[in-house]
Amino acid sequence: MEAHVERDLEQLRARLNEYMARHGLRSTGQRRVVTEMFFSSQGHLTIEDLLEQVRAEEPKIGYATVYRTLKLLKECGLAYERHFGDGLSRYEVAWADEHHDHLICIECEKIIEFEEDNIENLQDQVANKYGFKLVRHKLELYGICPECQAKKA
Amino acid sequence: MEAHVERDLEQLRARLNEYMARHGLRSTGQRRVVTEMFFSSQGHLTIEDLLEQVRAEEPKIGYATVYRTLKLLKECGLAYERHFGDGLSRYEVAWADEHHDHLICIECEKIIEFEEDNIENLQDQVANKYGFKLVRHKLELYGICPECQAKKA
DNA sequence: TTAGGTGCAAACGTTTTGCAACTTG
DNA sequence: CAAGTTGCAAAACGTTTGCACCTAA
Repeated sequence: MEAHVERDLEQLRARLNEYMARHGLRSTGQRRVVTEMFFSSQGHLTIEDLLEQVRAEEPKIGYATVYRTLKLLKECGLAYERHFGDGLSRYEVAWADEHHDHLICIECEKIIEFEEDNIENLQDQVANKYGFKLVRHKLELYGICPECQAKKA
Repeated sequence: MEAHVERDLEQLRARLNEYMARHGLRSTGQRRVVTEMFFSSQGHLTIEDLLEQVRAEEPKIGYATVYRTLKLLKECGLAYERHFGDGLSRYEVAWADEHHDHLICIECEKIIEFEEDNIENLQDQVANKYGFKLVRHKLELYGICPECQAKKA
């Protein structure tokens, strides 16, 4: 388990380094702090979340750097940007072989990740039917979680 | 066919009027122009799109009125607000019995609507599995349409 | 008559950008 | 040293709001 997690992290670093080398980009202290913090994060961080964590280590880092670094990570496919309807962008690590969807509680904002291969298969079928070459998808289920249902009853 | 379209339109108007009456809201000239324009629109309009159309008939209408009217339509469930990742909100008429998803070309921005009951069933199953009461969902497939594939080849 | 609606412009919150100073390779 | 990067503050963006005036009921 641990070994698996470690290997993936190394792969993220490798993919980032490769991308930066290929584009003549530089490895600065700030960039390293932001990317490492992000890679070791869990769930769906806002820019605020990440900036807060990053400043604990490197207090002078500004919004712009975090935005610019996440833009870079999006470009090399290592971060997903998500919008769950509250006007904030949230970022999530794009682990190599992972493709999960989201179940979101509209009362308490809890986010659960799930994977459902049958849905993915049907999505492929739909794309095929229209002749589309599928690149990515977004599936979000909004509802009320068990806890919030209990609270209301 | 025509009759069917007509009936639905009447239903939209009726639902809106009922909602407005119930909340003590008034039927103004501007509101009528915006709602009628919207109801007769197709696809996924931005505020800009709608404002442009509306101003052809009533040149003095401002952004605020269009935003406020669409907010009203969202509240009574007659409009869906969608975000396809370009930072713009798009609005779509919520016909009574319709629940389709979207297939989006990332090259030419073409949007195709589809309905797939099997996917919906699986979504219900997933929600059940986690004890969620499902309220709504969002499924978007992003890919390259046949035309754009041909262009590149 | 009065609660609600409008248009304008200013405010808002998030994200992007121009720029001078500073690093990295 | 040249080209990329940073932090700051200002700008930009879509959207919302405060307010004085207007209008439907």
